[in-house]
Amino acid sequence: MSEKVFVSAQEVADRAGVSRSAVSRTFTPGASVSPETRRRVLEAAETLGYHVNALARGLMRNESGIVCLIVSDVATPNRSALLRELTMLLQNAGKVAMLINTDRSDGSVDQALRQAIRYRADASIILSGMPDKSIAQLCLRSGQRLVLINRDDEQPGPLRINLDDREAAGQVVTAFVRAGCRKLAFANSEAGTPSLMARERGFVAAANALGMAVSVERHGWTGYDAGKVLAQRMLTRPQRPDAVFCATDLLACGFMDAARHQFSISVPDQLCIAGFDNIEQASWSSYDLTTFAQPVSAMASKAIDWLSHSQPDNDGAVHEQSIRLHAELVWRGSIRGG
Amino acid sequence: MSEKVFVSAQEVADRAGVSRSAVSRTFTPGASVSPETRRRVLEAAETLGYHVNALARGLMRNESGIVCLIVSDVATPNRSALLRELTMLLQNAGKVAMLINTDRSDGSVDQALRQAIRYRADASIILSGMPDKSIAQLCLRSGQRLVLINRDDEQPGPLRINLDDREAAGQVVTAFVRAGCRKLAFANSEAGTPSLMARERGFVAAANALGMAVSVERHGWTGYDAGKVLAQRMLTRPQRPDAVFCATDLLACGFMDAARHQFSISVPDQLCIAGFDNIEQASWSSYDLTTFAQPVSAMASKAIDWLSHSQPDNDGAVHEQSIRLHAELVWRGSIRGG
DNA sequence: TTGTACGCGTTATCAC
DNA sequence: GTGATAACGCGTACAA
Repeated sequence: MSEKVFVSAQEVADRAGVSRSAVSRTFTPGASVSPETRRRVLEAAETLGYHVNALARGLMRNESGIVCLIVSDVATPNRSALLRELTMLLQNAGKVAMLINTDRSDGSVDQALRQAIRYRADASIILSGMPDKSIAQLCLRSGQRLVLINRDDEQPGPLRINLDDREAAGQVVTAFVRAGCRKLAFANSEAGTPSLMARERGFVAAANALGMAVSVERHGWTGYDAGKVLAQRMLTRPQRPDAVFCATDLLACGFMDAARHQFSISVPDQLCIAGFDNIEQASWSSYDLTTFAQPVSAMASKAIDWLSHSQPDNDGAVHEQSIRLHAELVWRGSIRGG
Repeated sequence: MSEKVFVSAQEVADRAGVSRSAVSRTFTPGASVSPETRRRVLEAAETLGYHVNALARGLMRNESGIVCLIVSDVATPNRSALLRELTMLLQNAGKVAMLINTDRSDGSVDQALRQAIRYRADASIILSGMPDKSIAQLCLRSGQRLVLINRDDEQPGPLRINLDDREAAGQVVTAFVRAGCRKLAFANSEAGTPSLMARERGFVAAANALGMAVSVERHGWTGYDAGKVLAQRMLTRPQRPDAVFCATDLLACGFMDAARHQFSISVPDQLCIAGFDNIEQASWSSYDLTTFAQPVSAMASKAIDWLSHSQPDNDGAVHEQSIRLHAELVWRGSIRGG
């Protein structure tokens, strides 16, 4: 029975012949310990295999060092890329990421947040689909910082990071028109996310401003398969579009594949396609998709910076802030001209 | 100054007119509380906004409920799919996932594990590239359960989950031969992961057993770009292969794209290709890749089950175990015949 | 069933 | 610079 697994600061202190406080100070950045004491403590800690108990530390400091990442569609190219950046930067900032997956049920965001609160997470970053109105309130009440990415909610308090979706959509109209396209279409999913809807509205508005109509179709979940279905619907119409803006690269890949392999339509000769996200697959030769790059690392660093530096004012609330980042157009071969 | 953010069990007890232990028992599954007390506690907790402090609970129980996911290449299709399954199952099991990204430096796995220990994680699941010999020891010493996925290390103690890579590779040789291919090739990265090397060795061995030589090439990181480069090298040789097994679907996609678009080689007519992983993109019409499915959800559930049910014996060590799962061949259009 | 008292491992405060 | 002591919020043995 080797029950005793973890070494405590007291044991290290005993072995080093110092007090428990000395041990604590040794492992607290910015505390003052004499070099000699420090050396002895570190030596004892090393031989005993001591590791600071972050649970106890968090309990004392009222600061766990945990940041909660609440995310749906984890396996999606865009999400996983964002996840990678966030975890990297969090680690560099000395924080640790707690990942909560909200894929299954839909009240699960609420459940997730509750979990985060139980672990006294210092902050939560939400890159999940559906909004819950009560979220911000729940977070604020728990003194938790909150970052909302790509959700243009009208929530007070947290930091909101969004892209210029509408402007981007406008650019696509211009590009399509330059390419000589006249029958514009927009392919969307039924997710109804703020950013997806912003792209749709921006595209339609810009086209209308030029006196052009847009046929809009929505279907299913925002993925490759939905893109195929959308193509099957939109390309069998009498008035077949000659240019389609897909709300997402995944939709665009599915759309393009269906157009080429099921309808033998040549892209971009007979049909121009644009996407959004600039996922890795968009650059693969089979797609060579013109799209907009989500500034993933900028988004992540804005979020982390805010978490690290923003100070709650004397009301205990943090200054609310909204950041809009630019999605840069990446020109590839799925639109004529360029 | 609304400094007091978190509600403690004591405050709930005061409001409900009971003792603090009654509150504790109410939130401890399997404790005995009278229905009336329970009701009053829950009501007080609700109105006050009480949430159990998991940090303090973990401190007491010597069981944090945290499971550490140590992973590299988070944004890779296969990894993110595994990540999705693991987080889902962990949450269902009442645990919470702590995500540690080991992409950057290389001693970072060690660093990550240390972080896990500081938070007193109950277990770590490693799906990261490079092995560190000292890992298992460090974990065991901390009484931490350890699961190694797709790393055929000779480490004692932990649970090891692997696939039948060699056998799968053998199947590919058979399929290639049936398709009439005679000049076999294997495309690999330089990662040198146990599973990648197992596929390579298995393929070469099976081919040799049939009296056929295999040209093997390795290059760069296990991704799409490396696949392209490999194609450029292998398809410009005088003895151009008529069948190539790529160690990974990403490599296969890159290889196929280069073959088609740069060399105008028709797949599968002039060149048969097989991959491994069955990432989502393998099923996309542009690739339609014959490959092996990683039984992602089976792998995840084996891991989680073991974490939940395996009991440390009276030495404090858990029974070590090695699980081999079957990678099922998914027939698609990149190999002739079928 | 309920309440009291103690301990978990740490840090902050305060004398020295 | 150092050491004693009091918290932090919770689980639980024990007595009632």
